[in-house]
Order: sequence, then structure tokens, then C-alpha cells
Amino acid sequence: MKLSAVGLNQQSPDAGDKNCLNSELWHACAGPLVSLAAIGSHVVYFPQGHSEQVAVSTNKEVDAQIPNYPSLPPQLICQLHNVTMHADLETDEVYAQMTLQPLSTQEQKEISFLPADLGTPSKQPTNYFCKNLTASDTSTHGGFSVPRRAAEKVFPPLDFSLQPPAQELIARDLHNNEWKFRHIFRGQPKRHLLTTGWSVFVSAKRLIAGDSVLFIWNEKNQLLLGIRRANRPQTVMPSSVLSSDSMHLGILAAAAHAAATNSRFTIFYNPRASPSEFVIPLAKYVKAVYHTRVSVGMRFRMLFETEESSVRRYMGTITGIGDLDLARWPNSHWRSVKVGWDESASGERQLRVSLWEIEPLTTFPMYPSPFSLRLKRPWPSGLPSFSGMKLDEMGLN
Amino acid sequence: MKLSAVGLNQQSPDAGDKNCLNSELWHACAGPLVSLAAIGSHVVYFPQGHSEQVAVSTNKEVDAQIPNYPSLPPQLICQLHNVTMHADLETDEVYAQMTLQPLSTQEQKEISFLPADLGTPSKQPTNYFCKNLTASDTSTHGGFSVPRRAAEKVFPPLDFSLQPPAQELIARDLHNNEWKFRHIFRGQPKRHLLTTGWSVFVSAKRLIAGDSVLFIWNEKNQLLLGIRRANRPQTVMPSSVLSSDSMHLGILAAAAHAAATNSRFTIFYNPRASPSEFVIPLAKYVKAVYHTRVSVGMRFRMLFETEESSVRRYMGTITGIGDLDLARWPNSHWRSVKVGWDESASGERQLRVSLWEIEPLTTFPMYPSPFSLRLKRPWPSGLPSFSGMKLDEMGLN
DNA sequence: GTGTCGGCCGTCTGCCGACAA
DNA sequence: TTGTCGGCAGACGGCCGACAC
Repeated sequence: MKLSAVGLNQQSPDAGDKNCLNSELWHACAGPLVSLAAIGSHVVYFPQGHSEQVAVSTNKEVDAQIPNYPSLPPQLICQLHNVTMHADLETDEVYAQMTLQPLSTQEQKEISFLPADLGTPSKQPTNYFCKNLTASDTSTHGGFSVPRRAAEKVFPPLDFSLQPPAQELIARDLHNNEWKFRHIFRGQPKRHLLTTGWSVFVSAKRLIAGDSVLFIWNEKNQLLLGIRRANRPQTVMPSSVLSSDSMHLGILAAAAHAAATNSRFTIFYNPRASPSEFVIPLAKYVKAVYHTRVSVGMRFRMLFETEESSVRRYMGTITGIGDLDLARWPNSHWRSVKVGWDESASGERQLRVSLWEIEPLTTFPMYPSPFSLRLKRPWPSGLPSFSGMKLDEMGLN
Repeated sequence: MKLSAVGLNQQSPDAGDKNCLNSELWHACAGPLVSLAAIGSHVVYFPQGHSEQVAVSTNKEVDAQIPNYPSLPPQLICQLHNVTMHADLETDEVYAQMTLQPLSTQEQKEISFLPADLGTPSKQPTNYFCKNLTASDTSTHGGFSVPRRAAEKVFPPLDFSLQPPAQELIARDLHNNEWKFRHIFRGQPKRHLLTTGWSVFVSAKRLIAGDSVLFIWNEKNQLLLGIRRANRPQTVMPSSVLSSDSMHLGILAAAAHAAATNSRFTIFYNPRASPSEFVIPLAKYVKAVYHTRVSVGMRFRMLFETEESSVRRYMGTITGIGDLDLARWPNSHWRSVKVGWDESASGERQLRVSLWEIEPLTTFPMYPSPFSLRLKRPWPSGLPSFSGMKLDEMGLN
């Protein structure tokens, strides 16, 4: 297998190559829950989930007029040939481009799992902080107030013998642009501030109160700088290029054609716009769908991102199991689980989730499973199984 | 037939309805060569031309991997059910949304032409001016220098007894937003200037030197204000929503599905991005393809837009006639004419044009044509003809 | 006729500590 | 600990006629 140099591996910040952007910063901007499957690995692609991303982006639901593609199954097992990380030049919105190739029936039979196939959760950088911008931070009247712990952890140490202690910080964004800031420790009581250079950044990125900035101090002693915009309602523009119907059709046609000819196709995954990931590591899918028992009434946990860019678990109960769209996507595992959430302020959370998104709480040990651990076990009549890995390595946390 | 209230007719500037924008201003921004077919009329839709628009917008050519749709002809005869004019909220870029319905074979046989079917050329407003912005116009140092004739023709007269003569102008843009300017006549020599309010407009619209502004004084004594951005290379962003392959496929799939089921589909036409119009009044198409004799070596004229938003003719010679894309779109009339241009500085102009875009110069009278002028003449075995109109009414100028 | 400039004034940017939550 | 404010100095916005092409 040929691995592209541009991909999940750490990139050196080479200004010449625009495909080459910092993986660490990309993941920090994408959020702690976003993980990209490894290049070369096997994944499951859900056209239905891809369609949902487009529906959110265009703010238009799928039209009932759109024809079915009876030949297109609700999930395609693919090899992930390439993943490249990108950021919109205008908005800095992060997205990933993936090249997928549906596997032939024969290839599906020959699959063997490797531990890496489960998909490593996105490794968030350790030396970083993320601050929600206040009105004062974005006002023209002043600079940026750096939270004390953040400054001490992430910024290079100041020389406190100077009065006042100050230094110049140089940070690079996703496009490898350089931003200079004066970092000063002053005031009564003393505090860390970014002054000169800050307002240029705010106006260039068009930041407003409520947006977040993100500083990373990486292992190469570089300062990285990303932004995350607040979810502004109706920021999405009705794309004047293609009607939303044609977009949905384009997704289906591209996937159907690729599936019919076992040829490669390209998709974009927009982690902050998409309601859910729709390219799932095959092992994660198989584990959730075939090796986990769920039933109505069962309790579960699910991870969500917090305001401060960390994760927390919410608890819920399974209230039903069944097809989301019986007519168009029968027998799909996409969002097949109806759920209720414990906390009342859960208007934001989905009423339907997919099996691989949740962590069922069982009172009895599920593992070891009844399936054997033999190596290179072929798929028995289309029902996938595991081999080549220890199941207890598959825990998500 | 049901005609939508939102369409080609003059709209009153009703701030409440966002679909309702000023037709006169839209056409002025679109340019003098752009015309939209009448609602309810018959048109020819070229998927190939639509694809070209997407190729330009995404800056990516059609991938050879994209499958053919053998059932999709290179041109679809459709009824144009609806046309609505729009402008991008961010950029003010004008575009039109069209709802098309392919005609069944039976319906095609029953077509009769009406004079209106030829498509009236876009009626540009009379009281308007368009100025290319200079460095001084867009600089923060000063205001906008109004060309003298333009001010006298388009702006309300000043009271020259005042010293200096001045007034407040209120103009509305495509989104019906109000912009106020101080219009003053001062300096030595005397000149018309827009001062207070101008810089707010420039920064809100993000205008730079080279962009154009457009003022219209309409028959309702309203001042309208549009913008036209210079063709900035590579302004187009690689849409992070859908791969360009999927977009091209979406176009084909949508058209093929609509053609197979005689159902409606929706397209967007972006007059300033698209290399050519790809929805052509049926009568114009029939006239050009079936009632005009062209041959290699023949001289012709073709209209182009000038910098100042007026039109001029360029002369050329037909150098060849044949399919642009023999494999994918055989027997298409789209850009079937290879041409050479008289003027050497013609790097901008297409090397291939469609028959309906050019005006062949003949030394002998082409009309009356051998086809009869009978009313309601059905199409003879797929070869279209004219009826219900006088051919000399079909001249394009 | 109109693009650009120097001059000049007024507003706003942006750095500071004060203060309170 | 940090969000917001008043105070203040300097930069820039923005209106003017001069001048040249």
C-alpha cells in the first residue's frame, strides 16, 4: 500500500505546500471528539450521514422527490486511501478530504483486522488553551486578557526582572500565516495581556465575542494559533453553485458509481458542521453493531464536547431501536437507536444516535465475546467478525 | 400555467420578502448581455454548459472518471416554470434560480412558438452609470469622485444657489439595505463628490480598486446601488461541501432523473461566473441551429461586454464545426463552432462558441427561410421548425 | 474632467491602571 | 483572577482645495 506523505502524520510547517497544514492544530480546532481513520485502513461510509452534513450546510432537508438508488447500500465498506486536512481560506473552518474505495465482495472476505483499525481517538495537544472571547477581548478599546494559568502553561516564560515583563510572541495559524503579539505582564493586580498585534488578528479573522481562540505550544517550541467560531445561526449561505437536491443526488450518484465499479471517490468531512461522523473505522462499526448487545430500556453514556474544548459524558436511556428512514434507507444502522437524555437541558442533543456513538452500561461483563480470537478469520456469510486483535484493546477509553 | 409573483416582473422594494429583489438592479449587475427566459416559456437546457459553470466555480475540470449518462441527451427541451433572482448575502454576487421541467415527446410535438419565446435581451436601465473604482475612491483618505456627466444624469439636481451645493442621497442595494451619502459639488475646479457615508459602504462591501459601482435612478425616483467585483483570480474557494466530481455527477443525475420522469428540477445560473448561458430560449436555439447556415470560413460578429458595462462587437471567422466532447456529449450543439478572432488581444475570448451566440455575416439574404410560416406547425420528425411568428421579428438586434 | 496629494482637524484606536465581580 | 471602564496620547479617518495630467 502506498501512503501519501500528506496525511495524518505530523507535518513540518512548510509554507510552500498548501496541502500541508499542521495536524495538531487541525485536530485542536476540530475538537476533542473528532478522529480521522488511518490512511490505508478499512472504514464504513454512510451516504445517509454524508447527506445529513450537506443538509446542515445548505440548511435544506432532503427532498422527497430525490430518487432512490436501490443498488446503493446504506453503508459501504471502503478502503481509506487518503486523508488530507484543510482549512477554508476565508473562514478558517476545518475540513478533511477523504479518498475512499469500496471493497469488492472478494476483498471484504479477505479482511483482517489490525488493532490500529479501531481508530485512535484524536490526541489533543497537552500544552494548549482555548478561550472564549469576551466583549473586551474583541473590542477595539483594548487587547486580549490571557487567563493566568494558560499563559504560564502555554507561553514561553517572561523575564520577571524586567519592568514590566514583556516579550514578542510569534504564532502561526492553519494557513501558516505568522501573527505577532506583544505579551506583557502588567496592571494592578498583575495580569497577562496581548496588546500590540491583537486587534489586527481580530479584525483579519473577523472574530466577535463568543468565538474562541486556541493557542498551542508544541514539542518543536512553536506557538500555534487557531480559531473556533461560535455556532452562529444561519451563517450558512444557500450555495449559489448547486441546488441542494443536486448535491444530495451527487452524493448518491458518486457513491453508487464507485460501489458499482469499485473505483475511488472523494468526499469532504466537515467536523464542526456535520451532526455526526459518517466515515467510521470498520472495526469500531463491527464491534458496536455485531459485538454489543443493546435493548430498549438500556442505560448508556455518550461523550460530548464542552464549551472549554474538553469532553464530558451525558447519560441516557435507549427508548427504541429501528430504521430512521425506512423508505429510503431500510436496514441501515445509521442513527438506529432512539434515546432519551437524563438532563432536561438537552435540547441540543440528538434524539437518535448510532450504536458506535454510545457506550452501553452493562451490569454483566460483555467480554470475552462468544466470537473466537483466531487470526485471519474470514467473514462468515457476510456477518463480520473480529480477528487479529484482542477485544479488550477495543475499549474506547 | 401558474406564474409566480416572484420573477421577472418589476418588484416593488418590499423589505419583508427576501426573494423579492429589484429586477432592474439585478440585470444591471448581471450585465448587458445577460437575459433570462420568460417564465412559462420553452427553453433548451445544456447539462454540459451547466457543468462548465461548476468547473469555473470550483476551479476544477470534469474528471474523466465521471460516468456517462447515456440516457441523458446533450440538450433538454424544458418548460421554464420559475425564475427567481438572488444575490449572495456575503458578496452581492447575482445569480438566478430556475425551475425546469423536461417536456415529454408528446409535449414536444405540440410546441408552438410565440414571439416572446425568443427571449427579450436584458433591458438595461437608461438612467444609470457604472464606475470602475480608483485607488482614491477606495482609500480611507477621501470619498468617491463622481464623474460629472454621471452625476448630472443620474443624481437628483443640486440647488446651485447654496454654497457649496450639497444634498443627502439615499440608495438601496440588492438586499434592499439603505445607504446614505453626502453628495457635494465643490473644489477647484468644481466636481461632484460623495463624502460622508461612502467609506462605510466601501468597507461593508469590501470593495477594492478595480471593482465597480453602479447607480440607477429608476422611474419611481428611487436610487439603486449595485456592485460588480473585478475578476479576481482564484477568488473561488474549493467548496468544502462537495467534491467537484460529486457536483458534476449531481448535475447529470438531477437532469437525467428529471428527463426520465418528466419532473421538475432546480438549477442555479451565475451570470458573471458562467462562461456562457446554458438555458437558452427554444426559439433562439431553433433559429440558430436549424435556420441559419454556417460553414467554415464564414465571417461573424459576436457581442461582448465592455469595461464600462456596455456592449461591443468583435469580428471573427469560423475555423471549424464539430463536437467539443465527442466521447461524452456526441452530437451536441454546445460550443460546436471553432472560431478565430480578428483582434490579436483576444486571449480572453473563447475559442469555441455556440451557434446562438454568433451573428453570421452573409452576403445573401437568409430570409425568408425555406420553412413555412404556418401556424401551429408540428415538429416534423424531430426536426423543429418555426410557426406563429414572423422570422424578421427574431433578429437579435 | 478627474486622480492624487498635502494640510488640517476630530474621532477612534489602543495602552495604562483602577476597580469590582 | 479577570471583565470592563475612565483617562490619555497618538494614529488614522476623512473633508478641504491645490495641482497636474
